[in-house]
Amino acid sequence: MFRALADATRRDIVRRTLTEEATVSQLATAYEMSFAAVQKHVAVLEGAGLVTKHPKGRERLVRGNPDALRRIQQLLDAYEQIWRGRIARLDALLNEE
Amino acid sequence: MFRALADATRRDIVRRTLTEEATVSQLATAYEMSFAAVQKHVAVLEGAGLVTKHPKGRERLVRGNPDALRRIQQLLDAYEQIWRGRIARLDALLNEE
DNA sequence: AGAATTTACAACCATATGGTTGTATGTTAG
DNA sequence: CTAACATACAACCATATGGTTGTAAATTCT
Repeated sequence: MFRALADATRRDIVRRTLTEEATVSQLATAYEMSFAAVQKHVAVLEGAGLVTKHPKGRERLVRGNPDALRRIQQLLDAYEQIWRGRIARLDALLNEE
Repeated sequence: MFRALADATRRDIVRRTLTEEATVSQLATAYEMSFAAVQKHVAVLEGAGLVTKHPKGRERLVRGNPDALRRIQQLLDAYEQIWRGRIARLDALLNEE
């Protein structure tokens, strides 16, 4: 997921499709690159679970997935806890002295 | 920062140095790769602000930076808010009908 | 002073990534 | 039915990325 979010275009696609779903071609018009390039970005995001695609006739509605974002949040939260643990241990050490 | 966190070794270095600071060579012994490779990873993390280096004699103490993690948290939080906005708008639409 | 240690950095290599164009396939519109 | 459209995907290209080895500089140890 970090790898998928490492690209600015992809982050923007996530942001945009969180607000409201969009077809691949709608997304494609929004960026200064070919349709195929945007389509590949969407594929990467889908692979990482950051967006889902929902067929509707000949088009695919792309929808941002807030759950995936929350999973990253949780990972980062875990890191934060690790850090708090370090502080706690330093405190304990100081109190011993 | 996402790009820096996109590599598993680098995520592990962040995790490890959040717990307690370590020299570059201490880190290097922890991974199945050359010293130079680890040193480059640390440089990338430092460039992204995810760790800081503190000279101590001939060695450099590497320390994970919790503030950087919090900044990502905030970004993801903003995305979450965007999504909540969408839900709110959908609700408003339903209530109109 | 000289040897060993720790870091930095350059040069190089293989593969991944982000882009392109072209072609095929499924779906809607006339 | 045929034309147009939306998507998918392959092939290709330039650059980025993650790794290597080798060398140099700063610091510590004897």
